[in-house]
Amino acid sequence: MSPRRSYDQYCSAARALDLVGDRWTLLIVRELLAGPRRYTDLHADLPGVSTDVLASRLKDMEQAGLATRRRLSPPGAAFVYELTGRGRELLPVLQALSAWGAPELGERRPTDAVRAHWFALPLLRSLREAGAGEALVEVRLEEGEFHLRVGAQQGPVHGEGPAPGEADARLVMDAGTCEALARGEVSLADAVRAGRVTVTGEGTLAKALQEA
Amino acid sequence: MSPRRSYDQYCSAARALDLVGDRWTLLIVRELLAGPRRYTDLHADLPGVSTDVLASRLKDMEQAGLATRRRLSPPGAAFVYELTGRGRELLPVLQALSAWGAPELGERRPTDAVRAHWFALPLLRSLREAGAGEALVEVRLEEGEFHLRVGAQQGPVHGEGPAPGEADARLVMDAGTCEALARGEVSLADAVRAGRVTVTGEGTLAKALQEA
DNA sequence: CGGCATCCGTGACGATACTG
DNA sequence: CAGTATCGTCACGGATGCCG
Repeated sequence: MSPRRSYDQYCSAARALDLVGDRWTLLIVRELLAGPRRYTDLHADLPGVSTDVLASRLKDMEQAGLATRRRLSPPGAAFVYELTGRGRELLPVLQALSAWGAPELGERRPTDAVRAHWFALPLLRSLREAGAGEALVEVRLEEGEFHLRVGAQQGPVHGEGPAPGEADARLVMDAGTCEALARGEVSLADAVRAGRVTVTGEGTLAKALQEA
Repeated sequence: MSPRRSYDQYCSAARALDLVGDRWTLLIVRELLAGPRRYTDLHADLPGVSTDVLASRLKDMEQAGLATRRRLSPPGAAFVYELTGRGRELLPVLQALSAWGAPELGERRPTDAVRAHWFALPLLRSLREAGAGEALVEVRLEEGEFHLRVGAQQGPVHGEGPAPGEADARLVMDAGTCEALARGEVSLADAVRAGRVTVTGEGTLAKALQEA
């Protein structure tokens, strides 16, 4: 438990970086945007992080009030880590980073790891630009299925598997299309028009996307 | 020249952090938002950074296309570092970090360094929330004077000294008021109403702020 | 004097092994 | 499963030196 290193600058950006500027911290937040996660799952979806660094960051984030550690009720009484409200407020930071980093994605490198839910932030942006307000959207990729809560003010931003309940829209696309959306090369409307994204559902969002 | 360490994840946020996630990098960007700066000036306004790390980061940023190194025309033919367009696009990232970090500011700690222009990002936010569109604003603090280009699409976001040309508004306030604005405790409109900020100028922005 | 490069001590990081 | 322990390596911060 080191006396955490600080920039010691009376500047709000520097203060933010004091808390989330360490290596891996913002990527752990990215993972926790999917809701409560176990240590092992975090470790699996953060390839490259060492076990001690992950444990250390989680403790730091707990102390900083960004995350909490909670024991699930039995059976399966494992510990899960969950974002606090303050932690969830980092969503705009991750959105800004994700938007800025989109042009850097390029082609997938052989050394790159991929997870389906890493496309959640880019797709949130695509959906927002397509005019989606508050909506529950189901996404089906080859790598897996997940759902997005566009415009949700609290709770998980996305989650694994199909939507819990009636989705406002359901998107099916191939890997290349999803990557092109993530890189910002095409808009969601364009991809739908080109038949690269299949939209189903009865909600207003689904209708709007289909008629784009 | 190390083969820069990467997260090796096909995720736009991770790619962004590959480029700007290293210690000091985003604070260097914050400094360069003030326009071209010399190495020595950067070093003076980034207390705590070691000389080799600053030089190394500047090289990395040059290689990444975030900044350029340019020789000023004589006399005073020094080198200056300047953000590229791509580098300036990091403004939303810094704005998001600054907004998130505002509640963490608290009271000034004895170990905290301060520079007048570190209040530029918080004040930009205050001005945006007060309804300012594109405007040139002059700010006078006890620690120094600087000017802001609210809503500017290119060029420096702020600069030292009085505004070059006719300012749309001029704000004078004391240190405590500026810090309260930065912490997000009060809105600019409230501060003006309370007489803690003096607004002068003839432009529509000045009128709007005075009548708030 | 501005603009770094070099050296050095300390701490953070990454990989692996191990434990309750 | 959920971490802790150990260890080699590298990055960081501070000081100093060099060179135009």
